[in-house]
Amino acid sequence: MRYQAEHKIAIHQKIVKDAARRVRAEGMTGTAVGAVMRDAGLTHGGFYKHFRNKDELLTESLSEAFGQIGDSLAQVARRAKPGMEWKAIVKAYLSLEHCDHAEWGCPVAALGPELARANQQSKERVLAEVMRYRNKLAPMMPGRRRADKERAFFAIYSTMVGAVEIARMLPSPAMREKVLKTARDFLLRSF
Amino acid sequence: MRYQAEHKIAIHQKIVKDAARRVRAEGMTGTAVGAVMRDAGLTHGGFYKHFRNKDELLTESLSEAFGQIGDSLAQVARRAKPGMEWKAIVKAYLSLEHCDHAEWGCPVAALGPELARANQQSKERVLAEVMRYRNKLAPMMPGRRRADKERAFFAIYSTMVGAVEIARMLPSPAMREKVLKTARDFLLRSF
DNA sequence: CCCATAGGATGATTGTTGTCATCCTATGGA
DNA sequence: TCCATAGGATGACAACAATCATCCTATGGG
Repeated sequence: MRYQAEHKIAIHQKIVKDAARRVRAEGMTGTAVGAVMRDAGLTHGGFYKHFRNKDELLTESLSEAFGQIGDSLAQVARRAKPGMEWKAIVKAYLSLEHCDHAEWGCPVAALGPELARANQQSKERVLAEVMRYRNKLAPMMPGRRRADKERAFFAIYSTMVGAVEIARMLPSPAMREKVLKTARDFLLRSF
Repeated sequence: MRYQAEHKIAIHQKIVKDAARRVRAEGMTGTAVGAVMRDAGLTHGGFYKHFRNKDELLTESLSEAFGQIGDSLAQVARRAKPGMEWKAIVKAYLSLEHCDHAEWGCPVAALGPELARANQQSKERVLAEVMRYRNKLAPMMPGRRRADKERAFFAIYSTMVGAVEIARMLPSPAMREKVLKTARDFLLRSF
């Protein structure tokens, strides 16, 4: 290889990261290949030296996005006092900060319905990501047995996703915070 | 007027209804004006005899969609035994039937993130719809005072929206039902 | 029975986007 | 120093969509 072996890989990673951000901000349909390449400081044509097509980029950036918040929330839990892990996750997820920055946040909250419309094959891939996500966070959830924790994960996660999504539709920060707080209080009292 | 006064209104309503369906199935960006007109048995050009632009159609069809499930859920509650109203709503919303038919379902679950990306003006309109929706359903919610019922509405609604959205991403009906059931059990035990 | 009118159809225009063939150029081995 | 190569740039293409000017035709009042 003429260029350092790392070079192409580094560029590829940068494109994926920029796409992971843009996709959450503008949706999968709303994200143009050209825009992502511009983010990465490149032009649209070179795109196909890195990806077979747009779908491949979307798949990789989804994976990147799931990895990002999965790790971020796991870290929040690690910094929490013992027994408070899941509460720390709820507070972080239901923060105004997360609500107002979909581009760095949970891809389910940012892209749910679009993922729901994907074809069977894409859904299988999404499933794998969701399971990876769940496996990362379920241990921090309330409950004794593994199965209890997994059920708790889905109950809590459902509430968090819905609350953030509803809040994001609202025009004022005060209203958003009110919805978030309602969900926070509800969850923190429920387990 | 040459044609019966009702004629244009009837066609207009049909277009809006077809759009309300298509928008929930394919998203707002994903819905083409031409496709909606074909649904209505017309061609794309005549569209602008009925709407100033696509945005006006989207606004009207959103309103239609909110009206549809608002009424539908209110009716479900009316058929329930006294005191069981909110439980009936939860069961209907978290049914596999609703999950598998986004095109007739709740627009928040079907379009949440897209609505979140709308401009301030559109969000104000969405807010009005959400409030209309809340006012219709809050009286059926658990709690003594009006404020309690409204908080309960947002807590329950958050969980329902999130659960349906997560379920819709999953590839098999069995997995979808599992997520729905987890949320159902969680909510029915929580109030 | 005729014709002014408004709803609807046709077709063009403009802008956007995904994709690809082709060209350019920096690189580092010989 | 020179050149084969691969990453990236340019520009073209086809699809598709929103919008609109213009045309067509069924209607029902005169």
